Amino acid sequence: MSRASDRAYDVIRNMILSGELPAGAQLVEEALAEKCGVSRTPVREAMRRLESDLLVTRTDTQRSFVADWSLDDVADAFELRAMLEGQAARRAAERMTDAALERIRAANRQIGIAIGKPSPDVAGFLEGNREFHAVILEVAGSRRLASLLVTLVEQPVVWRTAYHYGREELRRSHNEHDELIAAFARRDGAWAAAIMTSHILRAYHAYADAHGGFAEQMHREAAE
Amino acid sequence: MSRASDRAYDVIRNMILSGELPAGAQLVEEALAEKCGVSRTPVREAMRRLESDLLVTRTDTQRSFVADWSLDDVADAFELRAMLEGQAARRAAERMTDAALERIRAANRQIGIAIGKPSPDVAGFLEGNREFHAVILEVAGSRRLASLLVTLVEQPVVWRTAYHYGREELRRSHNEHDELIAAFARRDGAWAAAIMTSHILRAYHAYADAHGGFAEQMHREAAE
DNA sequence: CAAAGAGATAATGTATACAAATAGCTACGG
DNA sequence: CCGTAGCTATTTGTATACATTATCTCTTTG
Repeated sequence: MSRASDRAYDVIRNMILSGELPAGAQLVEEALAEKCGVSRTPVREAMRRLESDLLVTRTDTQRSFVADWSLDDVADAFELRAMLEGQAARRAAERMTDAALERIRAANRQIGIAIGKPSPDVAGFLEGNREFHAVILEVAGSRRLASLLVTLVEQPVVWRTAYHYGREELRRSHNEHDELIAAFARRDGAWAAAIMTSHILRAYHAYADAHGGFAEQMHREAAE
Repeated sequence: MSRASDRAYDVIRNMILSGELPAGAQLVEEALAEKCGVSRTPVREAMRRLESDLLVTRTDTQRSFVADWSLDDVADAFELRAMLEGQAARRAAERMTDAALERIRAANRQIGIAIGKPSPDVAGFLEGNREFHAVILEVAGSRRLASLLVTLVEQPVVWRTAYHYGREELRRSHNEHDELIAAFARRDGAWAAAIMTSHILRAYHAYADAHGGFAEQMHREAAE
């Protein structure tokens, strides 16, 4: 984190993901610069990155705001993510090595431990989950696919989804991972793609069930 | 194009697409700034955009170079593009309006005129083709999908593909567009998606047939 | 009282100077 | 003759000042 623009990126991104900067809030370069302890120059760079991550939008007159996601946007993002992660799983299955498979198994063991605790360890779940999907993306071996997916998975809405999971849903996610591992072990791309797509879409519906009737809930969260 | 960073972006991008800056060439900010008649600041901004377009890569030590695409990369890009444009066509078919359909028809008429000339007007073909796909993307109504696709279609390799088309292939492309229009007119998403996917993959194979056995040809082009 | 415009305010865009880091070269030692 | 240490030159990163553009408000006028 030596470079100022990286620090600015991380600080601003965390403020958005944590909700400290709510959806719709204007992002003013000078204020952010002071907050990050750097000058406007690296802040501007960070803003462009956040913009290409779709975390920030700009008006036609160059003002920047924290992106506001409607439920349609969320559906849209999950739909694309389901398709792309399915494709990643297909490619990964066709290219799977024994070493990578063991890393994937290890990640899912970690998830199993996290959700087995008396009160589920969501942070541990997220960490294992990230590793699980990261290894698959790595094995898929497509720089472009990886670059497209980053945009879709690093979103506040994705992060918060897991916190709406009950123990039952966490376990189900864990089981789907096991099934994916079976598909990888068989090097069956079509199977892996189908499970992965279904895995992501199920996560979407868990989210939609929790927020579906309450579009205003997002705004309430954002306002406080 | 009043803003300097936009001008810098266009100038550098054109130098890359035209081959004036060959694959692997180092991009030095100050030299580009002079070439564009602006200072380094807007050039830096343009470089970041080009980097997120995957037209430019950066080493671990922050040096920038014109991206070099292997044949695997090209296959990869077309595979993803086929999937995403198929999805765009599906959504567009489900949301198609009569006004948009007419714009799409007009674009394809322009293509018909361009390829009907004694010697095919490739620039006219490309212009109509761009409009054709742009309207579809617009009707698809997914900001995310649009943002992902830009990365994939604005590539030197995509642009040059059309120049390898013979009259026969240009006509075939035109006919596939007609079939897409029929699918849109019926609001048949599955049909539209299938045609579009096939349309993109055929373009890929036309490219691969021309370059397939001659990976070094790309480098030869680049070197001169 | 509403609408339009001028001036003030605030935000972004650009240029430039300087700092930090990297790559390339030369000279020296093995 | 090869490799390496250190110096130099080149390149990128950051801060700051200034220019430009947009927004807001207050006033003026129909």
